Amino acid sequence: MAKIDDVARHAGVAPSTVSYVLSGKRAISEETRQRVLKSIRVLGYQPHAGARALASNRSNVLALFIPLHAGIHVPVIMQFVVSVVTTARQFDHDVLLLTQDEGVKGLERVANTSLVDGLIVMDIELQDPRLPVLRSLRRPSVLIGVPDDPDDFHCIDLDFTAAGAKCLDHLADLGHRRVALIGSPPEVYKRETGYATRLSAGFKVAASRRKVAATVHPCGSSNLDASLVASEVFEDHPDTTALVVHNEDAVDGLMRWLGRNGRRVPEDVSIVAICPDEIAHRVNPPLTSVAIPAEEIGEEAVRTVMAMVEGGVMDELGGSTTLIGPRLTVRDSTAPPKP
Amino acid sequence: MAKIDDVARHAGVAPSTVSYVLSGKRAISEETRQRVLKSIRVLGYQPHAGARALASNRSNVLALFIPLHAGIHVPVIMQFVVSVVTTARQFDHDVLLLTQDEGVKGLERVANTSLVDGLIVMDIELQDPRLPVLRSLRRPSVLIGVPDDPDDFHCIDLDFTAAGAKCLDHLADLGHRRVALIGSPPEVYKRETGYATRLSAGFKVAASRRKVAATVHPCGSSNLDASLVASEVFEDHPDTTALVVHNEDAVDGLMRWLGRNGRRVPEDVSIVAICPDEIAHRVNPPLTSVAIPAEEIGEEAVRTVMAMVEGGVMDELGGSTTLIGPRLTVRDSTAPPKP
DNA sequence: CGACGCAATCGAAGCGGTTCGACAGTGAGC
DNA sequence: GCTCACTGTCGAACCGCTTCGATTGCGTCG
Repeated sequence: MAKIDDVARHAGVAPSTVSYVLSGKRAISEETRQRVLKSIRVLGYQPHAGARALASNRSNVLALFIPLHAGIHVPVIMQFVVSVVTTARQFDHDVLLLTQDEGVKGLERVANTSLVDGLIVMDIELQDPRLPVLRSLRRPSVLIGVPDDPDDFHCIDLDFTAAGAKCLDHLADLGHRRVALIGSPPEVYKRETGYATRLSAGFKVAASRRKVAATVHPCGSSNLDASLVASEVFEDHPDTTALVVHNEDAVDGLMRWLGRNGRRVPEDVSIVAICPDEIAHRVNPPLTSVAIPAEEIGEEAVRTVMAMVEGGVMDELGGSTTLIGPRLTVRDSTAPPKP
Repeated sequence: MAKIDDVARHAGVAPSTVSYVLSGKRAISEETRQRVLKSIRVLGYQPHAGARALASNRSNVLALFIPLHAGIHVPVIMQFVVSVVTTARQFDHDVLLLTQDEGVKGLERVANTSLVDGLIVMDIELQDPRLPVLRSLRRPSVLIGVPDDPDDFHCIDLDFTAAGAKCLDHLADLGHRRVALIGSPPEVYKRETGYATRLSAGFKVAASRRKVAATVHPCGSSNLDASLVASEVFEDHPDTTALVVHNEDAVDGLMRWLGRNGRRVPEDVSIVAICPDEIAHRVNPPLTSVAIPAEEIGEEAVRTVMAMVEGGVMDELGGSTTLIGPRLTVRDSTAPPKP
């Protein structure tokens, strides 16, 4: 493997000049620049990551902490991951993957060994045990999700409160008077994951504002769970005319239960889902839905953490919470209730 | 952040001694060892990853190249990823994620900059363009999947040929005389992904051995695709009494189509699936299936690549192909055909 | 015409570990 | 009592790159 000295010799310059050509941190005459670049090409030079990290105190690696809790929808997670990796590359960074079972220790390890320049943490709980650790790390970090007390953190997420409200408002506008929220699995609420809690809060507040009767029902991922919850909903409140579904895995089971029980969508029951567009599309009828802008969130997370990395400003003057406004796409699953 | 010199001073030894305590590469008296370990604990010392990588020529990072092609089943991919990350940690390594759109350049970059000690590459095609690159890298790599010509590579995979045969044999044993394979999406075959091709080959060979009439039908991921393929199968060959399904996304649609068309499982149609156990379990009736041992494969991949990293033997004396024997679990979806 | 400023480049000192050869001390063997 | 083999520890030389201060050559200004 060619080293910087080889390149320097080949181009007839000092090693530092090569370094400056590469980093652009000092002016280099166009002529020399081209000569150096050519030598780099000819020799196939690639700087040694470790050496570079040691000397520059920058590893060009970002850590991404992904959740693998029960009750999360894996494909959505993967959308985040891909978006983060792709965006990170635009900032000349790679992504290191940390999983749940490494826990908090993993955060400390990668940060304290200077393995990474910054961290992105997904699936934030309201009282997340990782937060105090993150705060102590002296490496920039960004949360995907919003804790109870975000004070000095930088958080990014879909505005689930607004999303819950938006779903309800859409249904209220259509004239529905009783709506049920079919939510995430009970585990998710038990963990007090921010998004589930906020969505149902937004939903409930909007309901009382609009004077719509509303109930919330956690729901497991299996078709059986979906059936049970659905029958419970319609038994307890036969006047329910609309559902908000915030559970990708339950969508199918729910639709099937409705079919089996002779309730047509949207004639008898309207449905609004919070789910990726692919899922909303592939069922029949296509669902009116609020998508989770995974790509956008991932991008923004990387941009934010990179800004901090590059700014070098670690003693941030406070945090920031970026909530992405929900976009509701009307499809074929919502209509006014039958009179 | 404490450095090795701080630890050395605190413990009253030379920096090299601290290093040897940590690496265990030279004998250190138990007494000194304890003293050093204590100092490490007290100071919260964590070695600088870059410095370590530079000096030792080892980054303690593995690269994992994941596929994101159309037609792949994301949750299964994630199982691999988790298994790889978890196992890597047992070898004191972290995992860097590379995605498709970085392409071959990504491989070269992480390998040539010494960012990683070894690479694991998923979703191998029969003629995979990444192979020549991998060969030139002078870093150990392991393939998850098997190309046409694995010569000097180390490959790990489920034995899809055997799996195809096993499914057919199970059905033949039950007395079925005509079986259809509902396969992966057409894109997957077009790319000549090893697993899809091998499975159908094993299936066909077994069929002709057992004198069972067999057909193969690529199938898209949507419910509509599943319906179309299913009706085609039973129209073209009304005597079909069993299906082998190698397509996680189509399972549901298929089951529903059968239900809608009055074909009971297993009384009228037997089904064997190649899919994760979770999927086999959550449908009704639970499916007889061959699981994809993602966890096992991921583990083995890491073990293999780590053996090469630690062996330092890069000029391997040839490769190896580890095929994991398929295990068929009989559940409620298979039975003898009606007479 | 000398002082000065600026652009372009160089040289050397780190960055924080690992590793190798050297060396002191100790106990065994003869 | 002397040699020899070991064990445990030390010191110094790297690993390959970045960065900072110094240096050179030039055009400009007073």
